[in-house]
Amino acid sequence: MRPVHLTIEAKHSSARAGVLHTPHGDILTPAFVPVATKADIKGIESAKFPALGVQTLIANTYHLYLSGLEAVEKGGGVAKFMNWNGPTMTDSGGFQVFSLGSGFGKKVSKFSGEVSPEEAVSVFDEDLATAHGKLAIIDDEGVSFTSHLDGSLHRFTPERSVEIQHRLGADIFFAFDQCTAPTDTYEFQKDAMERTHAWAKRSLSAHRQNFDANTKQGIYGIGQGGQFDDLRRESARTIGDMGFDGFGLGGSFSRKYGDHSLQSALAMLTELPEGMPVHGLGVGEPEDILLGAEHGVDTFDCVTPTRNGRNGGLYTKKGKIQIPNAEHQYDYSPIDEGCECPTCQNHTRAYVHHLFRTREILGPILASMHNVYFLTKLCSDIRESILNGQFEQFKEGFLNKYQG
RNA sequence: UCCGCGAUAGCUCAAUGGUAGAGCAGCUCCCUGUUAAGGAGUUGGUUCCAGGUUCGAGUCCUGGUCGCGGAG
Repeated sequence: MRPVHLTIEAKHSSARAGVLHTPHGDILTPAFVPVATKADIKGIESAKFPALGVQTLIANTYHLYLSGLEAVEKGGGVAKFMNWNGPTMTDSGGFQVFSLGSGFGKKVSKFSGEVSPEEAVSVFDEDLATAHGKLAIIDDEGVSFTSHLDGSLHRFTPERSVEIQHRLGADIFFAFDQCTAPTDTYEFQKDAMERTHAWAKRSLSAHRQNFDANTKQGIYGIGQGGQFDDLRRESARTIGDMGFDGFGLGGSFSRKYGDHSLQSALAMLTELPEGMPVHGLGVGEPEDILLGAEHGVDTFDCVTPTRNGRNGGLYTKKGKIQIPNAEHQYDYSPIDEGCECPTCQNHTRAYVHHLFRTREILGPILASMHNVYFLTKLCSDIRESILNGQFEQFKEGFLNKYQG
């Protein structure tokens, strides 16, 4: 039996409730996976996780490689280092290498070492560019990139990413992929997808060759294809047949690119082997989690609860609110009526509003805790509804209030 | 009491005699595999008061008021 595998408990059309077994414990699915980029869910220490419904988290290879890798490794891996005794995941760094690069052309070098900075590729989102002079150059072997911290030059290959993820020691980790933007052309998406497939094969091979790691960690392959359904399906079939322990929906699902990219990614699920665990990378708005779960996504990671929380955006069953806004100054009710998170159990909107106005660090912390709980609760509610055969009713009821 | 300096948006301050602006605050919005306690937009004015000079005054003149220094 592989160290990571899924037991499906109930299905409701394509939606499913299950148990994702890992060496550090079971994850009840669907589950929300908070992002812990640098080995912390920003603002929230591990002792708080149980009260927030956190079952697992996902740390990042790119960030920890650039700072802290040795300390994490000597500290016993991401989980032990954080003093967290549950399951963990790491992302491959593929997304970061591309999203943080700033070579913003659309050309890809076919040959290692033969590309000038002018021809350099970046592939992601110009909004994320900074004037720091960063660079990501793709070739078929891997990616050369500069650190966003000090500008130093680094190189990731699939084998290198896997090696680092072995050292980080998470229960579940991801193959190194080439992430694209939903706005990229068909030709570009196809090229990136094929490269991602080749890198997936190498990532998987590098993992299976490490006997020790192979018994302790599961590896997920990532499918790409952008907004093109035929590429998505081809990618799912290809990755799904390689023998990975799970499958990740790759891409970027921000609404600013329209709503087709997630739909298109979800079209991949019908092509996968029955029972293969599926993770939605960067899928985190409530509507998108519901949509993903409906199509059979088991786990979701996203920065939304912590990033929004830090910046004053809080989820409620009646939609998102901006807690710093004046309307909450004298509102002594909880953030979300009926919420059982530590923030709502102990504090008022007026108090959290005050903390944001005075720029106290406790404000973002309380807000992040509430948001994380909101999404883990959403997932556990989805799970219950699937087990009870009531998914459709739950979804409709939730959206009616949330979008009302 | 005298001398000097000052008074412009909620705050701190700009503006050759020629359409009164900025930063912060305020208000609102944004964030989807975190370079993010981040980013964007935007509302605010009898320019202390009363006169005068001027085609035209925040700006020059006169007189007040208030504040801050100094002298006594």
